[in-house]
Amino acid sequence: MTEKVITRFPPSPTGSLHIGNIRSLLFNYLYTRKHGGNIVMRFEDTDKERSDKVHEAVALETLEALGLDFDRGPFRQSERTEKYVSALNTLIEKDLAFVAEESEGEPGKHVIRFRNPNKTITFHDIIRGDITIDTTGFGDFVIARSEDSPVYHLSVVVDDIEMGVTHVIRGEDHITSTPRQILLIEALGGTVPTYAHLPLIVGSDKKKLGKRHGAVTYQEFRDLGYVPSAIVNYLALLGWNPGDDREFFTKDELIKEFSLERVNNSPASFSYKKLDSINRHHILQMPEDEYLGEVKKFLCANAEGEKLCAFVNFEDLVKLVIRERINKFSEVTSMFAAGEFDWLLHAPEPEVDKLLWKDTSPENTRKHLGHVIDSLDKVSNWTVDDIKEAIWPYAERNGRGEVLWPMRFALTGQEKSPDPFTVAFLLGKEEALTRLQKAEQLL
RNA sequence: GGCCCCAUCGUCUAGCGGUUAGGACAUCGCCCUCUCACGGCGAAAACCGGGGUUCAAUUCCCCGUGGGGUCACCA
Repeated sequence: MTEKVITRFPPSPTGSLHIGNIRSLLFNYLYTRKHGGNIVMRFEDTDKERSDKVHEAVALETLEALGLDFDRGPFRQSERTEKYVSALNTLIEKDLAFVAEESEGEPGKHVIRFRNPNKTITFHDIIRGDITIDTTGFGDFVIARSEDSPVYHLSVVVDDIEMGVTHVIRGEDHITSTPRQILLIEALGGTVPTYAHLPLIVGSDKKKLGKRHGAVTYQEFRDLGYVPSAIVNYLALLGWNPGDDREFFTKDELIKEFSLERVNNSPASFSYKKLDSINRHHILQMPEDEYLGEVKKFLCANAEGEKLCAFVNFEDLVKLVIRERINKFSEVTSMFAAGEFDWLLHAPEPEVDKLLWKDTSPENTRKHLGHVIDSLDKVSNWTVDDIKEAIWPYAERNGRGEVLWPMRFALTGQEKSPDPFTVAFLLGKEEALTRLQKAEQLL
């Protein structure tokens, strides 16, 4: 009960840290922080061929960005070989392992095999209860490619024992290999940790989440405009829930609420739609300047975008027309590409018949536009509120659609846009009046 | 195929013997509204099948079916 919780972050730098790994790390993190324990960061790079330092850097960047800090490490298994060798020698001395003559491919090479006692192992899993597996089928499995090249199962076990790991929280794809590791722990005289095997995250096709399903690494999600807090929030909900209807959590709230007992045990499929909705919530919570900075990053990326960003009322544009409309920041790029901001940069060439609201006559429309022009001309304080105040009573009297539609269409030339008051405000008084007069003359 | 894990709306899930089976995302409808978006309201939508146990099963047990995982000198 008073035992200090020690867990680990054990990515293998043989590929990108993907969302499934990140979720496992997150659950380790939440559990450990909740119980005031320590997290050991450890790169499992015993496969020299496939390990790459690039992946280590990406993994560290991901943890940093998501705020998943650890307490010890990062260690590298490739730098701890002597510990595994010593364990290996101990096992061989005790005749719990042996040098086997055969080795695939190269004749004359040896491998080290574990002398499997061929017994049935039962271990308790916090999430699934007792799991019993007969290890006979594993045979005398290989624990080292050679005297100085241990294989995953050995190095993990040696490290977990030495680092005092108390809780192993990982994906359920490791269930089957758990008995193998327990066998080794017993042979080495270590204490078997507590296990918790998390349900896998699958794609919409129920298969293990991978590239073909879309974004899978933190960096990909970041580039799409998802924020770290939303990713953490959403990932926590994949397999865990607080037991009530709450869905929005900060990292600290998650630490407070989290428990492995409430992790469910069936695979969860990743929903980009749901992530969008969570992300929307989180970006709405962002401080304004931070929000502006993010939009700028996405919107001002190219020459045309830069022009828009140089627009006098950039901040107002974001606050008034963008903030409520996006789920993720990359959407401002698509909005821009779809021409939704064209009216800001280019005066429209409005088609006459589209200026008319329903069956309103050109004469009446011209009259309304004339009135709008006169009213706006008198507005001295050019704010959305004052503009609306100048137009609204007249629109109410004469039919909102008959007045507002031609006004908005004259200003934007688009059937869909923000409301005419906001549009007029963003264009500035002079430009707005110019466009309205131009439309009036068309009628 | 052997072994292991899993099974509630399309999706994420609540439920831990007795509920009108609840919420969220998505979908659809209505309202708001000059359009779009936002917002509000509402609708449709699920217990894989068969046996037990029980006064009573979505819930407990067994079998089947389905899905997934794992069977490396990868982790």
